[in-house]
Amino acid sequence: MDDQTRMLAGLAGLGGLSQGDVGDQDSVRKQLGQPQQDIGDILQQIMAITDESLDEAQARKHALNCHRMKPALFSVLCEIKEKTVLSIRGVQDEDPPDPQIMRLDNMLLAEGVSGPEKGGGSAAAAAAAAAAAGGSPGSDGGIEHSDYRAKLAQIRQIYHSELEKYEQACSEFTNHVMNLLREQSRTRPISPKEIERMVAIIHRKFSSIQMQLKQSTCEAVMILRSRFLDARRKRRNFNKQATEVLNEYFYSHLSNPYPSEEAKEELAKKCAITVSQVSNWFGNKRIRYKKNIGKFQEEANLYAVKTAVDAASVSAQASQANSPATPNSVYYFKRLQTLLQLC
DNA sequence: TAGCATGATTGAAT
DNA sequence: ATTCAATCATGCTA
Repeated sequence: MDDQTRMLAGLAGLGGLSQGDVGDQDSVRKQLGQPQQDIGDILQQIMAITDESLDEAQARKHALNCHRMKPALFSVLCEIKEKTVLSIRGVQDEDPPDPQIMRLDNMLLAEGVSGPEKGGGSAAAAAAAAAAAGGSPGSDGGIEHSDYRAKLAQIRQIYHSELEKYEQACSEFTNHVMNLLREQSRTRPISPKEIERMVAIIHRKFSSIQMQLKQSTCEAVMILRSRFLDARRKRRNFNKQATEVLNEYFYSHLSNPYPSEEAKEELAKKCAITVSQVSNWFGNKRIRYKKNIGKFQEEANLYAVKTAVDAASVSAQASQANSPATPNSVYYFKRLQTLLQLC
């Protein structure tokens, strides 16, 4: 202990310590068990260093660096620093992962911007396109879809290159600071723990930059998506056969034109459209029919006749299969067909 | 090109 | 979650 005390006085005089490093005078006093007078002397010597010539200071610094007790002294000083200044600063050492950055990460992952190559993002986009794209699947949506994928890939590329730059800058800066601190640790007490803590602080600062990058990438994806959704508004009329199937169902269930989920699925299959398109169609049809029954009367008659013809056709075929058709049934069937043509 | 037709979207109501 | 009603945006046709 005596050795250390003596060295502290010498060290202070040599300018190897900053006032900050000596820091908490009470702690030092307690640690070293010296009267206040000694501390005063040390501080005076520190203050006096500015009056010394550069050569003198350098010489004394060199002498200090070569002192055999230097490592021991520095370790004591590091301990004091740990117990005082750093323990106050470094309370929130390992903070939990930021929820916002986690949200952004999840979104980027879901959109296929981050994460494994060509992952869920394009698949999700394809699913979205399939769910809401109009008309015949795979025909018109194809161009828009590939366009969307190309744009998403572009965003992905920019994101990754920026992320790489960020990581490079971060590690360069961290290395630089670490080297600096290691360098300084020769002349002032810096513990490895302190360096670690400094690295953590740097990473925290850099992560805010990373968050900005992630945020703007998310925004870009959202804009792209909204444009893509707008593009999907471009509708195509259903083909004639699909409209006929839907109308047939509608007019043959005019008293209750609300197809069940199963019926919707079957209609969707028959018309090669999605179930939600079937729902849309029935929603539109019901409201438009109700608003102007007169206008739809003709159409209603047409489909009523068509349904009758179909039914007659089925029954005629059935009776033909069982027994030879009666002249009457053939006559009515032909008349219905003529009527349908007139409509 | 105007005007109607039609599929999709949106917000409120149930 | 489904439906209604209003509305949008585009397609079709005279």
